[in-house]
Amino acid sequence: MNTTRSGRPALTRPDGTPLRILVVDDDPDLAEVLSGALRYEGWQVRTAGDGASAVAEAGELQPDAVVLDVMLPDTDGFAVLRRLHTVQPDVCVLFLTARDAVEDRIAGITAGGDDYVTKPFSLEEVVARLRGLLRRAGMARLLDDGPRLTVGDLVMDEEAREVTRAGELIELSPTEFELLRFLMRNPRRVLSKAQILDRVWSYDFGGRAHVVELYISYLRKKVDAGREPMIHTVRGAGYVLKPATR
Amino acid sequence: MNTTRSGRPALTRPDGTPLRILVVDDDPDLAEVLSGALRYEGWQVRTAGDGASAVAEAGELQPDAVVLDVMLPDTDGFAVLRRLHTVQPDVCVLFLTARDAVEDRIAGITAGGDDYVTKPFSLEEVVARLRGLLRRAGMARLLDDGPRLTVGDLVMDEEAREVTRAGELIELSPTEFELLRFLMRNPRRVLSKAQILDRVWSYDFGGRAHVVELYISYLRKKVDAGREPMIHTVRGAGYVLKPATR
DNA sequence: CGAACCTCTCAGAGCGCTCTGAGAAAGCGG
DNA sequence: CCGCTTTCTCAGAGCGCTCTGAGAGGTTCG
Repeated sequence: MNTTRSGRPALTRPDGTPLRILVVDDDPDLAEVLSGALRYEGWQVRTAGDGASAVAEAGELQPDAVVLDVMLPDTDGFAVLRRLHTVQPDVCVLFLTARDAVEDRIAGITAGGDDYVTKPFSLEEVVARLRGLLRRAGMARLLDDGPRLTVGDLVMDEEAREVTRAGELIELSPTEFELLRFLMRNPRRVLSKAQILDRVWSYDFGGRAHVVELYISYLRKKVDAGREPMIHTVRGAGYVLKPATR
Repeated sequence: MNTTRSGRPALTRPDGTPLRILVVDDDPDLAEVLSGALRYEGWQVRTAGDGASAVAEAGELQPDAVVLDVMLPDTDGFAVLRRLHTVQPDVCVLFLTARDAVEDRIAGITAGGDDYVTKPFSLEEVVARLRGLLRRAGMARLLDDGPRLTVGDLVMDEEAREVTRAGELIELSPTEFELLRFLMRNPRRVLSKAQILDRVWSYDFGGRAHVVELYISYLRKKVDAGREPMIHTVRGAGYVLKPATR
């Protein structure tokens, strides 16, 4: 059985082979970063730079999901979507789109069960959305973990975006939620500020690691408030989330 | 079965052949030191001096991991990364980068599960990171030792950066941790102060062996405190870590 | 026995890491 | 347009880490 970074079994297809994802973006750097993150999940990834090769690749690879930039040099997203569905009818699609384009026409897409993420995005967000899509597409029973993340008495319901500790509801801002999700997906593992920055913040974020420290301190106030601390600083290395050892 | 310095079986590929590593750096001296340290692990190493020959070498060698200086004379890190992935899709990459360049362009690289080390680095750090990468890349079951190092009742969890003796948690500073890791990777073997200095401290460290003595004394206070001593001085030779013989 | 050397400990300076608090900028809704 | 939330910046306090230097004890060897 193949495994992912956390030692968990990877999310696989019915026959045990890894899930296949096609990444379509005309920016090669971005495509590289994306496919790196998806490979890290234990998935098999291929990339394409335009609509035409995307459709060609899809026909060959028969991917379970496609990550698709709507702004492509040759065609627009909808045309590609249509042609993808003729090649692979049950494929899931996660659209990448500029913020201001959202209102336009993407709205009708989620109706089909597909989803979208606005640029600039964070890698954790893309991975989370993709997992959501695949889960809803009927791969649920193959998932190693449910839609719930649990570390000690800390529980996160990703779909409901609800977090509780010892049964008590904790309210989090979007960034706080994303940061905590990353920590909870990597419990007992020291994560460097650079790693956190790369995964939780958007890829074009210019700011420095100081933001991470700040948001860690926010999380502590809400998650650890008055309780046995779960978020620990490892000087010179990063941060780690561990079940409280009482 | 081939073995390493410590008499342990080497970390090998599925077919039993040694792991293959490609070192890419335009400084031949540094590349030599690095490949020496990696060969010492029982791995098969080749070197390249620029991006173009790196890609060529990778295509031929089909390495399991690449140690890659980001500042190369001909191309930038991302481009090499992309081309490496087309030649060898599941290759792990450990980037070498200057400290101030970290924030800039490394962003997104660790996202893929790859990792980086800032110059100047210590050889133990490079080896440790490389082992971490390879382990996470699915070589886990091939590893002779788990992510845990054990000597007597002394246990180190490298990922969580946690050390316990007889179940009791021991808190260590980064340098103390690195030094203890080196000792634990070489139990029952006398290590000279020069060896320790070369491995644990950065290659450009100007200081003298006195620092080693100092840090050994710190370690003793924390690891041996009140217990049967495990860290022993061998006068005129160095230090040795042994399980307590009670 | 005395000198030279090795080893360990202690005290302290410098410095970088970590966190806090205040507040500015941006987005959103009323 | 105003107020609220979210996000980010900035400055600074505190403290732990790292290394240096001095000196004491132990060992070796002449």
